[in-house]
Parts: sequence; C-alpha cells; structure tokens
Amino acid sequence: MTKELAKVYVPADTEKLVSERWAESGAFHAEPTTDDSVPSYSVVIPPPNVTAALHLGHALNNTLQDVLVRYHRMRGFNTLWMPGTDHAGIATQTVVEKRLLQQGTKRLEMGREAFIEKTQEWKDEYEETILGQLTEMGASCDYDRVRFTMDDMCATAVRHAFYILFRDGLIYRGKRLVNWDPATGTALSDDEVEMEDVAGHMWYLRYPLEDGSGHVTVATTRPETMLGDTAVAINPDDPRAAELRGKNVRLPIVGRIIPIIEDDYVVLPDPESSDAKAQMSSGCLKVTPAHDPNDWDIGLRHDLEVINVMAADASISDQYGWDDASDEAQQFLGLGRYEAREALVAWFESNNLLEKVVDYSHSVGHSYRSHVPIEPWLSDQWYVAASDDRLAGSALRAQSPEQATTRSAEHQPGDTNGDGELRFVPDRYAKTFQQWHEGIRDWCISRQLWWGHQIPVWSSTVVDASGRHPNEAINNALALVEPGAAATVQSRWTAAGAVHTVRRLTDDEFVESICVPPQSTLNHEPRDDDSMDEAALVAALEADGFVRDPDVLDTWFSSALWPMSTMGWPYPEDFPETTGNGTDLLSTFNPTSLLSTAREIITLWVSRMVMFNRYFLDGQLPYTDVFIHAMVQDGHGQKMSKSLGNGVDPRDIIYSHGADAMRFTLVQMTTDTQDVRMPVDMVCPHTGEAFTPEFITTSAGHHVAAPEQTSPSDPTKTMVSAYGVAAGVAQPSDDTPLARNTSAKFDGGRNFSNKVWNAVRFAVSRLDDSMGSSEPVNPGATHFVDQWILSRLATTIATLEEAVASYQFNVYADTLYDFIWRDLCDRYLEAIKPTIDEDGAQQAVLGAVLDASLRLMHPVCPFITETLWPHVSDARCGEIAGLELPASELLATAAWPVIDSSMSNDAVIGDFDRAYRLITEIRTLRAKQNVKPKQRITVHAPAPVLELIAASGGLVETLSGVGEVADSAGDLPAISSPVAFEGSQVFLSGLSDEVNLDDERARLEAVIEQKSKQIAGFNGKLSNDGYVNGAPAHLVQETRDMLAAAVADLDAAQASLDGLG
RNA sequence: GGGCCAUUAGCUCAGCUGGCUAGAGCGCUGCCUUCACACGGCAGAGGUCACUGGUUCAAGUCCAGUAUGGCCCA
Repeated sequence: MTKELAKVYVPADTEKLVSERWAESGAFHAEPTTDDSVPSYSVVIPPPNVTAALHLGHALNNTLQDVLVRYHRMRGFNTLWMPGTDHAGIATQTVVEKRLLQQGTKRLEMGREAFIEKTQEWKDEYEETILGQLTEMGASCDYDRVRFTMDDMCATAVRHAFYILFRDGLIYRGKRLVNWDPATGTALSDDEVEMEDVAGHMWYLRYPLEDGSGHVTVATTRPETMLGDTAVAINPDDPRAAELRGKNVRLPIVGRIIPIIEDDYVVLPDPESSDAKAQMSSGCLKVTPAHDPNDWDIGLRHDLEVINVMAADASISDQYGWDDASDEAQQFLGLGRYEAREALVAWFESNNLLEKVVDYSHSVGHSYRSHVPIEPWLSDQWYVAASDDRLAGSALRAQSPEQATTRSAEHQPGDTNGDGELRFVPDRYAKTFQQWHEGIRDWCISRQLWWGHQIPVWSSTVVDASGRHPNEAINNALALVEPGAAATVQSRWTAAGAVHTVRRLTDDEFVESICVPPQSTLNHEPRDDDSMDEAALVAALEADGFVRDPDVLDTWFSSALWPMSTMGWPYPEDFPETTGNGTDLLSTFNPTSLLSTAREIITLWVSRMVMFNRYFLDGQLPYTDVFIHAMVQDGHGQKMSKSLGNGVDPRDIIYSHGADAMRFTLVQMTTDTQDVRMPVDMVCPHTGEAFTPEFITTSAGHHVAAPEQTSPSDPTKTMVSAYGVAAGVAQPSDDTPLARNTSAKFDGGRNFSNKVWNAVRFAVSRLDDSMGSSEPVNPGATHFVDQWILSRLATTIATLEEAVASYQFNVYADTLYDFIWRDLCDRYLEAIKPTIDEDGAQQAVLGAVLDASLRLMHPVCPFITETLWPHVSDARCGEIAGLELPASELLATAAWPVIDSSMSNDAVIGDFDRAYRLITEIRTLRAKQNVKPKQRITVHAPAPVLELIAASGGLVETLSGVGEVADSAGDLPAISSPVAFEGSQVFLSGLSDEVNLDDERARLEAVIEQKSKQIAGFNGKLSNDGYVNGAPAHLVQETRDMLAAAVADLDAAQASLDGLG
C-alpha cells in the first residue's frame, strides 16, 4: 500500500481517487435507527438554486457544514447530511426563457408542457454540475439521498402541506395589491423586491375643486396613476383642512368627482425640515388605492373606490376595473407606464395644470429578477396567513429566552414542544428573526409561472342572478362568514377526500374552490364510502367544469418544508427509501441539529421552516441551532454576485490550490463578523500566470474586472473576464478564452497542506516497524519532548472540541495550524531527529501523534488527510497508553481521538517554554553574529539553567546548535558573548573567532533599554495604590514577579556590559 | 427612516466574559541550497488599536458621541 510520497503535494493527483473511495465505501450513508445509545447529528443542505453553478459563498457554507458533519461522524454520531437542490421557480424560469430567446423561441410559443420539459433539462444539467461541485469540494453528503424540491417526495409534502393549511383556513384567496413584475408577468413576494434609489422627479399637479372655487395641488412621483385616483387626502392638522372639508375635486382628464378626505398619513409640508418628504410635500396627496400600497391602506380606512387603470404589462387600460374612462382619457389607453407618464405631464402642462417639476431622488422597488420597477397591482392571489398566531406567534415562541428581547405575556418557555429552543449564532441575528415576525404580513404564495408546484386547487364560478347560491347549504355556510371570506362546505368532493370552500365574488357571482390532496394523503386520511382516488377526483372535477389554478407556488413554500419533505413527511412509509430498522428518517433526524446559512435567508427561509415544521409536527423545530456565516465580498468590498460577475467558481480555486487549501482558508476566515474580503486575481489561460486584472467602474459605480484583459507577459494575447460574460459584453472564444480566477488568499491553505504532506513523508521514512513494542507505551516514561508533544496534543484536542461546540471555525483552523506547524513540525520533528532512529517509544509517540493529527485535521482538510492515512496507519509502531486511536480502513469513518486528560503535563509544558526561550536567545545571538548553522557552540550557564538544559533532554542542544554545555562558574574562554536569561548571565563561546565589541555593547544596551521600559511600566502599576489594593492578588503578584525578573535581566545585562569593559 | 457590522503592523485579519509586556499570515530586511518541506528554516524591522469624551485600580476590549466604509430591512 505504502508508496513513495512525492516531494510536493499535488492535490489533483489524489482528490478524485479519494472521492471515489468514499463513494464506494458508503462512508457518508446514514440509516434511521431507534437505538437511543447512538445520538443523531443531521444537517439539511440549504438547497442551491439550479439556476447556475455554485460560487465561493456556497463553498464557504458547505465547507462549514462539512466540518461539523465530519467531526460529528468521527465522534460517533449517526450522521446525516441531506443533499439536494431547489427548483428556484422564477429564477430558473427566467434563465431558461433567456436561453430560449437566444435560440429564437418563446415560452408562450412552445406551450406549458414543452417549456417545463426544457426547464427540466436545464435543471438536470445544473443539478449534475452542482452535485459535481459538492463532490469536488469534499462535501460528505449522503449522495444516496439527493432530493430536489420538485421530486415526488417533495411534491407530495408540498401537496399535503397545502391541503392541511387550506383545510385549517391558513391559506386564503385575496384581492390585494401585489408587487407586480410587469416584465415577467408575475407577482413577487415582498422579499423579492429590491429597493433602489432612483433620480426621479416630483410633479405638482393642480386638481380643480368641483365648486369652481380654485384648486388643490398634489405632489406625485407617479403622475400616470392619476387616472385611478379616487380621493385627495389632506392632514387633519393642516390649516387648510377646515376650508376644504367636505369639498370634492373634479379629477382632470377623467372628470371623476372625488372627495377630499383627511388622513394623518399625509405629510405636512415643511420647507425647513430635514425630511425630504416634508420638504417636497404640497400637503395634498392624490389617493390611488389600486396602485400604491399606502393609498390602499388609506382607501380601506375611508372606504374609497378602487380603480385599476393598468393591464398586466403596466400599460394604461380600461379592461381591468376602470369603467369611467372619458373621451379625453381615450388617448392614453394602451400607452406604456412611462409613455403615459410623459403624455399625462404634457397634458397637464398644456392645460396649465402643471404647477412645477422638481428633481427628486427616491427609493423605488425593483424586481430582483428582471430589475424593472415593480408595479403595485391589484389582483387575486393565494396567501398563507403567516400573521396568524399559529404561524408567526409560534415562530416567536420558538426563540431561546436568552436571545428574545420581548416575549408574549401568556407564554412560558418550555410549555410546548420546541418552545424556547431556537438559538442563533452569532446571537445578534436572533433580533432579525424576532423583528421580522413581529411585523410579518401575510405571505403571497401564488406566482404566475409555469416552473414550480402548480396550486392544487380547482375552481368554478357560479353565477346566479338571484344573488343566492343555488345550493342552500352553501348559502347557509356563507351567511356564517364575513363578506368576501371563504366558507368551508360539505359536499360530494369533501366526501371524496377534498376540501371544498366557497366565496362570494360579487352580488351574483360565487367561486367554489376544491383543494385536492395527494394520493398518499387520500390513502391515509379516514374517509367515507364515497372516496375516490386522486386521478378520479380530478377527472370528476374537470368533468364538472372545475378548472385548475394555473399558478404555481412561491419557491419558498417548498423550501420551507425541506427538513421534513426530504425525510418522507408526511407518510415516510410511502417512500421506502426513507425507512429502515423499524423506523424512518423523520423520526431519527428531525429536528435536525443545525442550519448554516447567510443572513439574508433568515426572513426568506429560516422563518418559514420554523413556522411550518412547528405547525405540521406538533411544535417541533426544524433545527435547534442556526449558524449565520459571513458574506464573501470581493477585494473592493462588494458582495459577490452572479449579476456582477465578481463571483468565483470554487472549481477555479480547487484547480489552482486544491480543495483542502480552499476549505482550510475558508474555515480560517470564518470569524463572527459579517463580511469577509476576498481579493480576486485572474489566471491567464495562455501562460498560466496569476495577475491582478484591470478594473473598470460600471455606471452603477461597481468596480469590476474589465470585460477583456491582456495577458500580463504577452501583450498579443487576450482573454475574457467573468464579468464580461455575465454582463453579456464579451464572449469567450478559442483566441480569447474565459480566464479562471484565483486568489493569493488560499496560498496559506496550500502551504499548510504541503507542510503536513512533508511531515508525514519525513515520519514514514523514519518509522520502523521492528522497533515497535506490543505493550502500550507509558507516556510518563518517554523522552521529555515526547511528553511535551503529547501534552500539547491533549490541550489541542480540548481546544478543537470547544471550538466546534461554539462554532468558532477560525479557532479550529488556527489551533490546527499552530499545533501541526509550530509544535509538531518546527519543534517536535526537529527535536527528535537525533534520537528517533534508536528510540522505540519515541517512534510509537511520533506515529500516534501523526495519526491523531490527521484525525484532527480531517474535518477541515479531508482529501490530503485521507490520502496520507494509509501511509501513517502502516507506519504506526506501538500504542500510547491513554490515547485511543482505533484502527480504521478509512479516515472519514475513523474515530475522533480520545486522550486521557492526565496526558497534559503542566510542568513539562512550563519547562519546555522556558527551554524554548533560551533556545530563542541563543539563536538570536547566533543570527546576529552570523554563525553558520552547522557550527556547534558551547553554553556556559549557572546551575539553575544547567538544570533546565538537562531536564529538557537535549532539546536546547539540538534546536540551538549547542555542542557542549559547561558551568559558567568555571573558567570562561577569552572570547564569549553574554546573554541575559532569567536574570542570570549565560555565556556563549565558539561562535566566531572574534567578536565585535561595539555590536555586543549595542545589543546589550538595547536589552537594557527594553528592560528599563518594562520596569518603569511595572513600577508605575505597583506604585498605584488602587491597583495594588483593587486588582486580584494573583495579578499583583504576577506583576511583582515580572518586575523582579525584568530587574534581574537588566542587572545581568548590565553586568555583561560592564564585563565587556 | 430602522437594524447590523467594520475601522488594530504596508496588506488581509485574530484578539470570546476588561488584566496586553497587542498577535498571525502575506509582504519587507538579513542569514541559511542543514539528509521532510524554498509552497521551506532561523532571526529581525514594523502598531499613539479611526477620533472625542466617559466608566474603572486597569480599556484594543465596556458606555456615549463623531467620522469613514459596508451589509440587511423599510
């Protein structure tokens, strides 16, 4: 097995082989169990969108999850990491439509079925890419269980969840203002709207009073909506209010007579105010309930008419609820919203009703997908009653009492399953979660898309001139609910297993809606004899004139079920792959242990998973811990994003540095701040050299790599940047290929890997099986440095365990780095070189420490450690008593080291540190005097230092090139250099033939100056009575000791200086 | 407008509950092609911890404010 190791670690040579070994062995596969003695550890991956390949942000998040997952697997947990992808409704549909457009087709031309097929192809392509990337990164997911938010298992869960919420009255249909994206023709949730500052104008329009007594001036940024105005509002505190009270306005163009109302939402004009709104206000507000959310609210308060003057593409139209369009208004019909704006402003100007126009910069909602301004638009949509206490209230009650700042009065933590158990790390994010739920609005879940879970509701409209529904039972049911609300009724459909509701649309129109559950629900829910299966039910409904809602669900609806749907909820027995050992995944692994995600996901996803998991599973949380990781920014402090093209493909980093180097660096960067900066370089595809690209500033003010770049060493060769491709201004070709990215940030990780590689290479060359003993080595009987490295191993293991428990990832990486590089390589390996070949016990220690080091490092750097594992396992020679390192074929499934706490010996560590300070003093002097490494020197020291040197068992001699140790009380050679160490004079001789006395004096004077400063500092502290009396006694004593040591060092240096003459 | 984060060595960042004689990596300087590693070793230079106040025996760390940059939400 053991082959010669190359001099340099080349990740590409081994990473793929290692991945294959993991896959073949089933190392990452988890099965459900009822065995309580084996604790579970589970994580569901935040399913990446199938819109595009993963970027560095995903790499960061998945690395952190993998560290935790691998660690717990090694600790003996039954560990499941559930992988999968998200269909990402609108995002995917948009990219597919874009691709189709490039190919000259359109979605509407090809039809729903063909389009979904195309999208499915896209999904398959990117799912493969994403899973490939996860594998390349070393993510130890259970790849036997890859889920997709639209696969059968997830679709069943979505259908069931919808059915339950519908049945329980938590899903309703409502006519509301939605955030309408006129470009993609769909409603967006509030979270899908991005606010952007826009340099616009404030137009001041004059509306004549009906009685001819003058006019009022309204200020608006959106004059095109005036056609739908149904009131003018004024603040009741406005001095003009009394005069205008009860009057009406004749709306220009339309001629509509609309009231002047009083509402304190209206901002009082104040030219002196620092608030731009008050500066700009005319005091009169045009109220357009159908086209502005605030006006909608005013409309509700004042019972105003709602007149929608726009079509779905945001053009002016009288087909959607506007029935008093005058002759004058006809000219504006059909105009787009911005054409209409111009035309209307021109009309007001030419009719002398435009008072003024002022530049005004304000914030406008834009579609996160199409980037066009959203249009508040009145339409029928499905809502989840997220504001219901059963959802938002439940989410708030889930919060850990230590993290929640307010709690509902009636609630006592712990009185319901899951209450008070949700914890955020870092804890500041609990506030984001809380504030979101305290101000939550009902969640619009319907999307006018094709790609997604189609809403499982069939509807039929009944018209009856009598104003009564023909069915008496339905009339009775309707009488019991508020007008416009849905009433649940019993019918042949409910007898067949569906939920049947009815709602009054207008005076003589009713809509009946039937929610059909999935077949598995029909199988499990008790029903009477009229039951039908799903297909028969749907066929009967359609035969009866019911039509299925064409809309699909918001992507987050299916994501919200992810920790349940991936595990077979609601009926795992219907999906045999989720069962086993007499139980199922859901019972074994939900609640999951942790969710790791980015902070903008707290509202979009974390919130909804908590609400749903709790609602559907009797208060049970989807997870107890939420870790919010930092945002990866580019070198200019800009968020990495697809649209900016400043994102980095992890495969580029794996290509330039290796997966472990990438992972190690990402882990090391993960502190609890919220941003990490990643300056990105480009790699010239022609020459392979890394270089800093030329940057340009976009019109939006972003710093991005110029679309085209020139090879740094060959000006005739060019290449294309990722930004160029993302912005669509550059296309890669054979001559101008797309350049990969890299970053010098990852050098540290690469160097670390190489260091470990070589440490193992050294060790296996020195370890000799025949030296081993069958009896475990007693650590107390080993060499000083062996005891020391075992002590350091013990404290390192403890620190790593604490770091994981507290999600301090950078501490994990730094602790590993320190132990392996500094302690193991720089000190231990150097120290044992003279003795290792002959010392069997030391060989056992070296083998064991390397074995343990690979285990400790494995969660962060799985590839190199797995590659080295058989080499170290083979080379081991002997066990160490008190250190458990059970053999394992694969490192990925090996046990985490267990070390006896007695292994950590403070006295040994203390002596080592003292000896090492002496070593450093000697080395410094050697360096100053330019002594060759091979030259042995003599140390002349007083008794206490001689004891230390002896106790350290050759450490000082080996690490500082000392050939001989003598007592300084004896005769000193003519040429010797003094060093102040622990308050005594230590002399070194044999450094060189002659010593420059001036240099010596300068060196000693520098020591004296430094010590004098320290002494002054200590004296200052100790002469402060407040300190001496107020500070803890041990600190005061420590200061006294340091003062004494500094004084002794100064005296020794002074004596040496005097000795030089 | 509300919330959050950052400001520490030339650069990128640690420094958790106040005790620091302020650390690391890169870069820089000098020496070393020493039989694991030049993706290396040894040594060194480099910081009034953004600013102004305050609390405290003690402030990089806590509090208030200011400035600059960034993110999220409205």
